[in-house]
Amino acid sequence: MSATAAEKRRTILDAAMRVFARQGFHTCRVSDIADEAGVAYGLVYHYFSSKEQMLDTLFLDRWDVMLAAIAEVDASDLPPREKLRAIASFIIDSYRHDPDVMKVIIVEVTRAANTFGRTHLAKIRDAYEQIAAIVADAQRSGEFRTEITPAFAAQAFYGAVEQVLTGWIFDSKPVGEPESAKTMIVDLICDGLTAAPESA
Amino acid sequence: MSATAAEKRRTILDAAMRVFARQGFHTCRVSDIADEAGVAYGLVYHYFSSKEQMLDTLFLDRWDVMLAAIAEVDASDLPPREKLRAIASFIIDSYRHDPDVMKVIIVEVTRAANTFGRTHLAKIRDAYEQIAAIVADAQRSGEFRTEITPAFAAQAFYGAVEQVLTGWIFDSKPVGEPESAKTMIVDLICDGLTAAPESA
Amino acid sequence: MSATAAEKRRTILDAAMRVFARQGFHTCRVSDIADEAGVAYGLVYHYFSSKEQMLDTLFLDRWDVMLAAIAEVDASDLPPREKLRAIASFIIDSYRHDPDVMKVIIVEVTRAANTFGRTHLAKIRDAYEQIAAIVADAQRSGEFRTEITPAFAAQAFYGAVEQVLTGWIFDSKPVGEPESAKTMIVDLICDGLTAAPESA
Amino acid sequence: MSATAAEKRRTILDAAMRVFARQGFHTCRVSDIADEAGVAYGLVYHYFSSKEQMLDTLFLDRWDVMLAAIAEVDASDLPPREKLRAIASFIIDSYRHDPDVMKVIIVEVTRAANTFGRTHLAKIRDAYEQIAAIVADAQRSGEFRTEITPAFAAQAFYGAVEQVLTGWIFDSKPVGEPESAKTMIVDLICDGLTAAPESA
DNA sequence: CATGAATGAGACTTCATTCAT
DNA sequence: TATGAATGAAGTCTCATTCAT
Repeated sequence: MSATAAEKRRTILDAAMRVFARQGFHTCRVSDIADEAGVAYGLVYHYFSSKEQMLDTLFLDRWDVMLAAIAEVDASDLPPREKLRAIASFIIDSYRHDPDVMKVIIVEVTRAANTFGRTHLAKIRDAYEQIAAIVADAQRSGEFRTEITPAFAAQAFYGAVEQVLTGWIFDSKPVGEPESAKTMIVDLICDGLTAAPESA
Repeated sequence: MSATAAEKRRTILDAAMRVFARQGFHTCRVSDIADEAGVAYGLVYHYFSSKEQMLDTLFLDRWDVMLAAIAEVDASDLPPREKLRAIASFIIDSYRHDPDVMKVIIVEVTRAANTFGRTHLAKIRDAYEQIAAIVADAQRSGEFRTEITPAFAAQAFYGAVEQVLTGWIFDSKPVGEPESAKTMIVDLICDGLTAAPESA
Repeated sequence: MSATAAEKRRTILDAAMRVFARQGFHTCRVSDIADEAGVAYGLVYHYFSSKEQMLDTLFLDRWDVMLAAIAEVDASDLPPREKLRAIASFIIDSYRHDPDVMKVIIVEVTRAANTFGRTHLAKIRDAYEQIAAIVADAQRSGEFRTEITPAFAAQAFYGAVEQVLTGWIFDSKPVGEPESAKTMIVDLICDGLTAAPESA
Repeated sequence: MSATAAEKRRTILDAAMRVFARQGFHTCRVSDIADEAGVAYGLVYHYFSSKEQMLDTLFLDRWDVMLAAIAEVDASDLPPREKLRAIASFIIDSYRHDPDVMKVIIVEVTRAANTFGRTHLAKIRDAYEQIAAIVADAQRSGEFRTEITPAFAAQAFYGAVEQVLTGWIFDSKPVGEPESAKTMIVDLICDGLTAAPESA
């Protein structure tokens, strides 16, 4: 009972993910992917038109899931702080559940904006904009202050989350305390570092 | 009166910087650099042992300047908020003054930690640690609260700054409001997004 | 019905042999080999990991055949003089049958011990030692005298044979009298140049 | 008090000799020679027109000395066996006195007949022919037997001597017993390996 | 679907030689 | 004489992609 076409394609894509994560997109060879997948060299090209297309697929599939998750959060009636927390949670949990895809997405696409990031800039911005929308809503309702523009806040928020993941990815330390990371991100972004003045 | 050796080296390094910024490290050829510098192919290898060494040099030269600047800020007796502002200012002004180097450093080294960043991870961490030290000091003095660890705060702060630069780099929009960006970063990191509760 | 992989590999190796023989290892380019074989450049690297590996293969394949032949002679119960003759015959006949390989082996490996010979020194010494063993046996049986050490005799014998081949290789004269060469080598090594004293 | 031009030239040539001996002609760079000589890169080209010319000079200077020595031996009225011994002595002593030149000559010229040997083939043959002349004389006088042609005898004799040096050069063993090597060569070539039949 | 041999355009790097000073 | 920067032609090896079976 052999695998279906869709399964074979998936096998190859998963192999590509692991190889990209391990060796990096530029440094790996298509043959590494074929070897990892346990298929013949040429079969990779039966399912994908190029090495690049595999990366694109990996990115788009996952990013769309994330955009959907953010959209759902956005549409909910949680308070804005909880919305931000939900988004941070989703991203961090994605990494915990499947570190290789997230590593590839962040290292090879999101943070490599000179090459593939260029192609996917619009998609990447979609995420920022959805986050910015949350901030803008909160500003309108008076829950967030207006000195910081929504776009800026979104960038900083996403930047902080990505930086945390990047630390996990490159420090080769075990993921420390994902739950406390979520809390700290939201605390920091919402309340800042400054100690509350002592109330009388 | 022709250029001295040091000047020629500088010419080539500057050309490399422009080419890396324009085409990306992986995508450019050494001959592009030679052409940009207006020198013969081989001369590049007279001054640098490899394409990679040029990137390393570019990164290290500038990063060391930045580390020194942060150290100086650190040693000053500014209040912590002003220290963070000074650091953000330094980085943002570096970009305004010399966008190409910063672009190269961020895109090809700092954000590409899978390849070159690996080599320079220690240097990159130096910066985080110095920033973390500022936060730790402020926590000891009671000016910053202790719920957020210094390391985390440093990551988030640096991540936010880098994200802002990244936005400028890739949106190909003219740098909007650098001064307001500085203010927003510090405001956000220090005070958070949440509106101050109405005082009675 | 196209060639099998093994045949293609052989085609390339044979082409390398001819090119090395004609142009010399250092002087030829890999593209010369590809052209000679009538294959695309890259295919050479599909079958061999480097230009050097082709030379190694050429040498080892043939040298092992020679070592086996010497071992067989060694194990036979021919008188020592006939053993030396058999070895000289084998080498000389190898050259007659396939001058290009022998040329390559002698010129590029055996006599070029500063570069590739270094790698193959042990293999080359194996041959000397097997020949020395023949001499040592003959000394033990009293057929050869003991004033000349076996190692020295082996070197001189092999040196003489190689010198003869070298003469053929470089004088670009047709191989004169292979049979008489065999006889002269053995005569010289066994009986020397000196005229027999007139018997009374 | 600076060196004369001739001395500078000599300095460079000696450096070339050491570098060729150590690294091999193909593997060394002209800059290695300049470094070894302690002179500027360009100065090498002031005294020599090419890297190859240095090797040629090294070879020709020494080879001419050797040809002269052989000629002198040839012209003497020593018995033929002593003439051969004198030649072997001269070559072996040359190596003892100055192993680097001999190493270069043998490894890079004499035994590398596909490249430089080609150029110097005539010079190299001169030596063979002078040795052959000795043999021919001895045959005419009845001291050597005529079954082995002079040319062949010369080749074998020179081949044996060179092989001995080659052993010293590549085995990186200390030169064992030069005097006994001389004796063994002459013994072998003149009397052969075969034990004398027991005289009654 | 599957295989893996075949293709060939590049890219980096080396280094002998030249030349301006 | 002396210096060492400058030149640029090669050459090796890589690898994404194609294609015949």
